[in-house]
Amino acid sequence: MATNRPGNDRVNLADVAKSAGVHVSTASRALNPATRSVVSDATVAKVMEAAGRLGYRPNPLARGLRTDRTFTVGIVVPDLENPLFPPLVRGAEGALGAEGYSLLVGNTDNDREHTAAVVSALVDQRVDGLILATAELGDGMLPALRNEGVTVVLVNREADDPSIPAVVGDDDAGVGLAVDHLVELGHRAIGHVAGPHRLSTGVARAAAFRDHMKRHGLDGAVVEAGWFQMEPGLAAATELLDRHPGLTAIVAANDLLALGAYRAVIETGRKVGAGVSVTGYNDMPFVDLMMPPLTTVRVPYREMGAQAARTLVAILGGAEPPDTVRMAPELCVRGSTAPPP
Amino acid sequence: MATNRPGNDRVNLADVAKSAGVHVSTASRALNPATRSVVSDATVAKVMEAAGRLGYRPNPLARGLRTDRTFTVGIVVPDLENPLFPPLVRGAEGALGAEGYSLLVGNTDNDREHTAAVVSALVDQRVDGLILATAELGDGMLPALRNEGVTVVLVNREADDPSIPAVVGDDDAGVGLAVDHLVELGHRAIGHVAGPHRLSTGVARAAAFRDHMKRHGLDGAVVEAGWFQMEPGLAAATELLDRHPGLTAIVAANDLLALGAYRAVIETGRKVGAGVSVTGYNDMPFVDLMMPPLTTVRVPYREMGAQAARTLVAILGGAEPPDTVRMAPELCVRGSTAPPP
DNA sequence: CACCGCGCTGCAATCGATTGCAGACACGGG
DNA sequence: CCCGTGTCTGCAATCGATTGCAGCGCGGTG
Repeated sequence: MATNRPGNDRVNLADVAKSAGVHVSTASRALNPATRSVVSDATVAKVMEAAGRLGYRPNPLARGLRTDRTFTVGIVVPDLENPLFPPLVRGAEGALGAEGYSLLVGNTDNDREHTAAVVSALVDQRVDGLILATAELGDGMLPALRNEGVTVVLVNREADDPSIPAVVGDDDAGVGLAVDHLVELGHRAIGHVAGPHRLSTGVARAAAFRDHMKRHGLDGAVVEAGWFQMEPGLAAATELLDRHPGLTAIVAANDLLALGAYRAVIETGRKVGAGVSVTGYNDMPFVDLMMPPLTTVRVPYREMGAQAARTLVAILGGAEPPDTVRMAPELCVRGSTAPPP
Repeated sequence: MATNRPGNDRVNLADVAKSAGVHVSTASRALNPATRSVVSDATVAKVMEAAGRLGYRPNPLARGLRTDRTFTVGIVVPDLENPLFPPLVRGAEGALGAEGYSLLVGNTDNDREHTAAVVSALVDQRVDGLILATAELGDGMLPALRNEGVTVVLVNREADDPSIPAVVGDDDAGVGLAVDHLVELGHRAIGHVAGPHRLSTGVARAAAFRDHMKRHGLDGAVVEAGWFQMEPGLAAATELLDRHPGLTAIVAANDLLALGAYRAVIETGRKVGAGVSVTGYNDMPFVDLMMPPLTTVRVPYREMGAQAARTLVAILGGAEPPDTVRMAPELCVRGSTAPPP
């Protein structure tokens, strides 16, 4: 009645070696592409055949113990339920899987203490590297990680220390796309519902808005929303429309703010699109199902995740850490923008 | 110019033992709660002090190599970008972290071959267990996993083999909540936009709809949508309203189908809520921002993920696999339902 | 013919923690 | 005074793969 452990019958390198009639070290070298060249072709063939026949799978624990590599990387996100992050994780998972790596995920709930706990759990698991998408990492966690010899790549965020590689969306270009689109449609009186100045994206997009308006010789009004949510967006857009009744278009720093702007426009008795044009940012799921469907800037989050993963793997492979990579966004033109009335 | 490896200075058990003046085996026993009792209190104190002082973190690779446990579990989902799954993953991650486990994620793109590859990558990584949320696992993958000695828990899905534990939402109860709510509001002519009969949720919710209608002594019309998307929902709801012009309410098998029903209702010149009531299923993000906000059944995906994780850990700890766990859904009443005109 | 070199394979140490077994020591009873 | 018993600690094997080093045999060269 002893518990049966089917796992015991796993074949190990010794089984393969015995079956091929060689020593385990020879088998190891034959199976490892990097050392294969020192083994004779005939022996390689024998070993490969035996490995295939027995269904040999190397034990990553034993390998890792010896080589100090786990072929595992961790990704840390603030909140998986925020639709921003799943594409990031998915992109990273896909790219890593293709390189033979597995992905551990950690969710921090935007809590500093929790973040530290999650990161150290990952480090304790001996991940080869870390992809960090958390907005704030207090207490110089980055230098500490560097001291521990952990390779880090940031995504959707940059560090004060520019030597840490990062993959981010190009906010300046994205806002430029929105502004250009509106100007092309004939809009001149354009306002901006900005994100909170506490967050770097809030600041960056507001600055980009002013710059691009100036480039067109225009002057744009800006009102800051307290948070990247619909209600603050409604409030900010209402204020914007109160102060500048002649506005014909609103560039929102975020899709949720744009939906807030929808409400504000409707409450002033005008229509979104035909009356006041509105653009968002991020192309969240379902914004194409709104009425009208939202014109917005799509940030290639999935590609950013994949790019961050590839960068990390390259560095682990000995490549030089690259500078910050800025991924080009794309404008999704839908029903919420139209020529001014 | 040799590369500096700060990782080399990691303290290991030998360092702790030396610093505490005991043998490594004694240190090991002192640090392991399960074996601690065989070591004298004084020695335990010495070892713990040394471990704390040196910042000792056990090497999970060495431990795992010896004990054949990695304290790692894998979760396999079809598509992380489907808003259903992030809460599942997040719930699992949270519950596992609390138990000292880490979570590896795999994304299958609903592709059978890819699924097999992802699962075997996870098994090769020697995960202690697997949480599977993939709808279809062809080719008796489940029995194969069992043979390999991998512990599996299903989530959001049941197996033909009832001995495999599963955590699912209670579709029957959920549809019951929607029907009861509508009947209570005074509706009698209620139709159902069903999901595809290929998928178990499609079948289950349609059956539940008929049962609950019958319980109220009513007879409900059902039209099947070809896929859980908005367009098929629009088509099915249009057909439903054509065939039964007297309908005052629609129960959709899914939020996207409900949004399709919105369009169908509007196209017949009526209003959602005041004219025809509509309910959804899942409470996806942003359906509360629709116009009108969607009344829908919330499935506790996060709790389901957490429950699956806890179940898995319990089984790994030697507990008996439980029967299928059905989690109770909850009705979110919003603007899309109202008394019939 | 002897020696050298080279290509290939085997030996054994190693990574770091766990654990069965046995030794050391103290204490109490016969 | 000796021995049994029980408590604690140390020894060494072990998990499975990697890798520096040594050895073997063969062929070529002086």
